[in-house]
Amino acid sequence: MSTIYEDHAKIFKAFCDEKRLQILELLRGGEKCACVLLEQLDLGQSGLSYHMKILVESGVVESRQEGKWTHYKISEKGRASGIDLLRELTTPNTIIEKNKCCK
Amino acid sequence: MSTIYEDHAKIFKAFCDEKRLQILELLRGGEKCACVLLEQLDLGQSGLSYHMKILVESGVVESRQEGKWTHYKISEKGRASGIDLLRELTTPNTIIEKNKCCK
DNA sequence: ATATCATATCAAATAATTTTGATATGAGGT
DNA sequence: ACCTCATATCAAAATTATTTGATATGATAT
Repeated sequence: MSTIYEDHAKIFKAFCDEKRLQILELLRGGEKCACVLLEQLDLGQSGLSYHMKILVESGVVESRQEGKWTHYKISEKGRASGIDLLRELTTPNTIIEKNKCCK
Repeated sequence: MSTIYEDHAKIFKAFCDEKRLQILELLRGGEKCACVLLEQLDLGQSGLSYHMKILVESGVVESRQEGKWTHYKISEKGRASGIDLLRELTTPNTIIEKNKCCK
């Protein structure tokens, strides 16, 4: 079982790591094959695979298999729902509680 | 020295932890004193202080001192710039590179 | 000045994440 | 079938984050 908080945290983990931000920056330039990412990043093959899994599971990136190669790109849906979620998580509620606390 | 990636990662760290997401949810209900957060969360005093520091440093939360008490609330500016940054980090570039790679 | 309360900081313990190298899987090609 | 290449998975090591309890700081009140 996982809480809603864990699920939300998972999405933002995509943006919490230097390497993953570098990968996203590369993907802003369009769909890229893993081989291209590998040669542009200071990462080994298994390291790239590790980060790509996190990115794909967050929904922000989607992958497409083509023969032995895997191509990655930013997901329009994932990106939009990430932005929406961030907005939601920080939007003040309409009902503001007055706390008469401390002193 | 810190890279731009580290700076960006720092902002999204605010949303990467269950406890911090719980805190943000409470703050959506309006400004709260640390004492109120403490009694609503399963966290000790130093633990709360640790997480509040991360939240404040991300810019998403701002704090206000009132005598011995500290009050926290979601920062309108921080929230807006977080959303903008997330949008920016996932927006496809206008110039899309064609990669003639693999095969 | 001293006492008390709220919060911050520190250091040690614990837990989670990331890196690395080795091996496994799965798709093509011969 | 076998061989090769791309990627995934595993396990161990290294690094980073979080929790916890003790102590420090800083504000108010007496």
